[in-house]
Amino acid sequence: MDLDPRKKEVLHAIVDDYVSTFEPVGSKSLIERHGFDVSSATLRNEMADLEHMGLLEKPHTSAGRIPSDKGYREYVDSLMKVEPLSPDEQTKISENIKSSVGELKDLIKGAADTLSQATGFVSLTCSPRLKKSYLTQLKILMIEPGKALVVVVLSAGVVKDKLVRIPNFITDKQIFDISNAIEKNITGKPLDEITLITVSSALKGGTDIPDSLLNQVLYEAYAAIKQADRMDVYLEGEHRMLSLPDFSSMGRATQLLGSLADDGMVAGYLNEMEAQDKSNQDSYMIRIGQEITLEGFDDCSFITTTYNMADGVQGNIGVIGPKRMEYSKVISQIDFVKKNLDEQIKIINE
Amino acid sequence: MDLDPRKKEVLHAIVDDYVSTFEPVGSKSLIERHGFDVSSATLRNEMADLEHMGLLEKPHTSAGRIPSDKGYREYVDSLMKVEPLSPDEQTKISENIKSSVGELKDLIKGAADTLSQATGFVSLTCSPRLKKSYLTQLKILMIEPGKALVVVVLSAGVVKDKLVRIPNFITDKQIFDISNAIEKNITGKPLDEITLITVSSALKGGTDIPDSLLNQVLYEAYAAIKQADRMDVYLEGEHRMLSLPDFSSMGRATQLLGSLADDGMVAGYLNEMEAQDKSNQDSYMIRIGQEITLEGFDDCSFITTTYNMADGVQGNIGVIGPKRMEYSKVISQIDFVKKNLDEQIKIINE
DNA sequence: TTTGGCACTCGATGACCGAGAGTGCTAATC
DNA sequence: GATTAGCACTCTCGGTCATCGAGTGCCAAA
Repeated sequence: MDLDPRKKEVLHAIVDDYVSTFEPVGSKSLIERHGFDVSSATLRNEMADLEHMGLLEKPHTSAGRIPSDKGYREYVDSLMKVEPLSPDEQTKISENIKSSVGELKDLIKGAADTLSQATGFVSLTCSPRLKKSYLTQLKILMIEPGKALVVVVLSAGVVKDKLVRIPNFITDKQIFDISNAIEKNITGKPLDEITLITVSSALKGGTDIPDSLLNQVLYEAYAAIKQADRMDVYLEGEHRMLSLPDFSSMGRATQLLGSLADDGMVAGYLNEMEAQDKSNQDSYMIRIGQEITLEGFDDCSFITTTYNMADGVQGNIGVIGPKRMEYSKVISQIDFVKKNLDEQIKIINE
Repeated sequence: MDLDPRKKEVLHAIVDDYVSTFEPVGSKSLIERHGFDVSSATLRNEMADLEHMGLLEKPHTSAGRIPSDKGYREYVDSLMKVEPLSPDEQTKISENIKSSVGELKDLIKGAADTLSQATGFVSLTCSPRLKKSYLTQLKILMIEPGKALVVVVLSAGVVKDKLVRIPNFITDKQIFDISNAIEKNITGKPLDEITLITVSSALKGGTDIPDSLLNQVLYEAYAAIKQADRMDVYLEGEHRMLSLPDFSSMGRATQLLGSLADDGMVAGYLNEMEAQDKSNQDSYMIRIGQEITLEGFDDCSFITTTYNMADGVQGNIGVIGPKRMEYSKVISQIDFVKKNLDEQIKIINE
């Protein structure tokens, strides 16, 4: 959208004001707070223009203007400037993330906590997409007769396991053999290329176990491998939304938290989004207000980016906040958290 | 507390009415709704008595009465009758729980979901307390140089694992030996009797690895064992509380969800409670309003019971709801869910 | 011990009013 | 042609006020 410079200034000022005060901004207060060199009447005209273009809205006749979704979009796309965080905030975030010790899962959870705390919004994380990573090890460990643990090790340094049932009388040795055979056959294969047939073909006639039993074990192993690929979405800090003036009416608050509670829905949406802007690898995905096609998020924005593990495997991290947010600040917060997370992941994986 | 029969009836009626209408109940409506054979004036006297005894409260001079915490307590302890669920609800719950397939964790989560849905409140589950269970297997699996997976198998049929770092140049064979030695030495020991010394003593001089390296491995193994004992609290359905009239004021809602968000706090409280009424094994723990010493739960009640795994290992399941709840109904809901959960756990463990 | 009656209390509801902030439009000005 | 001053108009918000109704406590009679 092509706006003349003054219109840009006006829109910028209105978004800034509205974001910080949560009150519709009128022509007069605009002059007061920003050093506009024209009269209020002129601004009124400009504002009327911006409204016609669909960038501003009026809650009612005699109130000031607020940005429309389209207005925010314009702001985000071409008006705002992202500035680095204050050193204070930087050290706070860094230390917070460093202090979350443990495995990858804990690290991601720690980053999510930190992000939610820093922004005051809901933070959102997706477990890494492992489709493209390949299998480096597969072990089946006998736990007790009839029960085994399948351990799947992936290229990205991720280890997953699943407790499975196996026929009662299969022995330790047999399991060991099966596990070796499978491993030998599918090591190095990307996860999404492994099918039940791939797994089964590993064993053709190589053992003395009846086919029907063998198939059961193979199926369980296959299921364990496939499960490693499951996408987990984790939301943190839902309660923080209640303190925002944007959701101070019970109705909105209830609806929002209800929608957030269904994290499967959010997960599905993210998946969809990812498919949509594939180009945007490694950059930001921003969805504002009605752009989000899920029910109940009209007053929200999603901002997500990716974090990186070894071998190009990526997950998502971001926030769900009110669309009336300081986009530039939130983006730099996410960015900083993401960088710290990337670093820590590298350290964990040596 | 010894009440004459009519006072009991009156208190019973008031609790019932207040729970279902959420409005202070007055003498007149009490006669209308319940077939009391006396005049409103008489009831007023009775109510005044009950108030003096601390069982009822007045929100303000010219309103009806509401039960005090003590009133609810009396109701729960000696007035209410727990009735079985309707067959409809029973099948609904049963099916819901049966449909949550997978490992123990998924099963518990499924039960929690079901319970929250059935009651409309927050459900609460605690992972089993494994202190008293003993170790049946310990395997250390080499993942790659410098990284190993410690798998701990406990008597209750629980399998836990932890990814640990080990010195880079320790070999497959060495790890195997170490793991065997530890396993041999501490199998059968209750979890809470295993100390770092127990673990270390297993290896005294039995290998060719320098002590300093060995100690690192042993420490990691020890940490993995100890981690198996971690108590996880899982809350589900927080958003449902927003729909209750009890928390329809933004302030209360915010406070409640804020408190609930700190699940560590809830976990600590439950632990404390468990220590307190040890006698009550297998029965109900009920805490009403101010009896709960945590901040932010003045208008809530906790009701929990235990679910059972093999070998006497138990976990907790229950709800956090408004203290203005249908106790008898909720208790039978919890009870039914618990029974179903117990059953499914048995099936999973064969 | 129970009851009818009565004065009193207090929150909820709705009408009303004025203040304040903002707008759109028009006509004059640069 | 863009800008500005001025003005009539609109709409929300907050406060006041009166009224209503449900409920209480207490007293005197049954």
